[in-house]
Amino acid sequence: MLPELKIQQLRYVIAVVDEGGFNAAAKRVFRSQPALSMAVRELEQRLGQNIFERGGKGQLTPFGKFCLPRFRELLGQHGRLVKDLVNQADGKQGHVHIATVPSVATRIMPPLLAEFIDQFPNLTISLHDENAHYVCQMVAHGEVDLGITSLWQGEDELDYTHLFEDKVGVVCHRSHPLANRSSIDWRSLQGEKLIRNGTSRLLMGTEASALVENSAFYISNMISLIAMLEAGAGITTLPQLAFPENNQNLSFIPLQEPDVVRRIGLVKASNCTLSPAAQIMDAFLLKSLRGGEK
Amino acid sequence: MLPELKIQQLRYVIAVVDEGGFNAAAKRVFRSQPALSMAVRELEQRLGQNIFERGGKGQLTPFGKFCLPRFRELLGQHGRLVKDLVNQADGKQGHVHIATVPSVATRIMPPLLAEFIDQFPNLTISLHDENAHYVCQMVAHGEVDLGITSLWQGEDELDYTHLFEDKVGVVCHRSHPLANRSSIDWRSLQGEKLIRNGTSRLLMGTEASALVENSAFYISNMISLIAMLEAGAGITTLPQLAFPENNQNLSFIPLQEPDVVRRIGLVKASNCTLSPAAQIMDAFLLKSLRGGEK
DNA sequence: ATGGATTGATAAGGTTTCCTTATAGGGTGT
DNA sequence: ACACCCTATAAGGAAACCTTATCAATCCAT
Repeated sequence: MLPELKIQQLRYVIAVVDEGGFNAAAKRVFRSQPALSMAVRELEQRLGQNIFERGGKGQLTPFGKFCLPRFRELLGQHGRLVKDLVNQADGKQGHVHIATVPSVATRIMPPLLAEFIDQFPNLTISLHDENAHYVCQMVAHGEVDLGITSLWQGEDELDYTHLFEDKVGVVCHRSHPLANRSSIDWRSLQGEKLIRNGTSRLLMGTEASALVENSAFYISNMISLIAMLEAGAGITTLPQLAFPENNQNLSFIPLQEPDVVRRIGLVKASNCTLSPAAQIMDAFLLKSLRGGEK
Repeated sequence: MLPELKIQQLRYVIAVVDEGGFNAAAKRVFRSQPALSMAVRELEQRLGQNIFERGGKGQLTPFGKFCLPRFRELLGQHGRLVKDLVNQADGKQGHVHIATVPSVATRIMPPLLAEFIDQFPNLTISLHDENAHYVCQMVAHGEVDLGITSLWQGEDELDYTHLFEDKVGVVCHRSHPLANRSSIDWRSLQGEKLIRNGTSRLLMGTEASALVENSAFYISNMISLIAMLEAGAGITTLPQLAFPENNQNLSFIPLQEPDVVRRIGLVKASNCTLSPAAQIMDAFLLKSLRGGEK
């Protein structure tokens, strides 16, 4: 019922006005002159009023004068929109939401993101740190584009790409009898006062699971956990990355038996396309973290 | 180089989102489902990013979510523009500029325009009154759409449609010896003190031209002219329409010999299309004034 | 699980739209 | 009047667009 203005018709009209005639305009838009004549005429018929005076060299009718600024405006809006979309599509602009477990967020991401924003200065980033379970949830629910974490369990709607492994070890006060061992066996820990934390589930299903099951303490907050250890109130297990490497009072001793690792990978929602900016981040993270088992 | 968003493609995308799938959307836009699939795919290829998840029922990708509100916005702007243009083209909205000589402006236009704005309440009007020469100029220069006036001279770029004739007569004080005559001959005026005015040129080229040529006074302002006549300072000639009909002190006596008339007509710029609103006014004025020799 | 129904993708063919070349018509200026 | 420049028109062809028919995947219910 209502006519449709085609972008190209508007462009033709503008060209005729700007160039002062159909012939000149035709050259500018790389079309033949009759193409413009017919396109414009078709537009005029649709609107029910002539835009150009018949026989004049691109002279506008009053109605044409009314139309022109509005055509220009719509063309401008169209052009800006196209530019925006293309920028977004090409990853020249955009925003990436990332979620990681805290250890990755503090130990791995800072230099990496610094390099990223250097390479892609027009992309902006949000970094959330949450525990592994919640990171997976955020990815699954679309709250973030990418997660770097270990899998919570075989989450079906997630797409996991392995990046590196993070060896689990025992953390204790440097004055603890075990502190100077270069490696350790789970059996040596029997009788120790083990404080569980969010990563303790990694030991479940291994020979050492009994240790965890018999532990009475659970502390989720890393700061509190460190404080407890520094106070000599017990020992815990942590992936190496989660161990605060500059801490003077605590020691990290790799677990030899069982050899437990936390598998850290890049997680995306499966069956779900990443935003263009996230695609770029995805590629960047894979390139940066795949080989370099930091 | 830059892709072009076609209005229809955007409509398809919106329909798919709103209806939650390609099939339902196809029904809504009265197209086959493959038509939408292909159109959307073509748009996606142009932008270089998918808008819909492959295999999902109209699920948007992150990029699609970015696009959607912008598509809606452009579509809205397009729709509003079309509505505006069509309203303007159909004369459902618009503005008409009219110029007339003062006599027409005061005696003819008021009831006419009242009727017009009653019939076309969404059209607005500007009414200028100027002397016949300037009215013609304004029309010729496009400052107004229509003029109602006598022609100044055979103006070439003007298109004249005759409306009615306005008989010229002598105006004098009611106490003047000529005042009670029912008609008058130019010879009776010899020796009278004739005050010329803007309309006196109508007598040029007639037998009475000598009268005008020998007149020493010229007053352009109608109010001043009337005051002079009321003071009995002389007589003048005026078209009947310019004679203030309710004036108690002055008399109007038609000139019999020569029988001079002022031809009043509707004037437009030739080779120039009227604005839609002006076209309506044009038709209205012709219908109202053509037969009725008011 | 298996069969039917539904949804989107793909292929082939037809229609419409759009564009091009060639040509006619209408002004303008010499 | 003639040449020139501009736009309008006509006819044929290319491209875009849409349709029907069919296929692959998914979902639902039995």
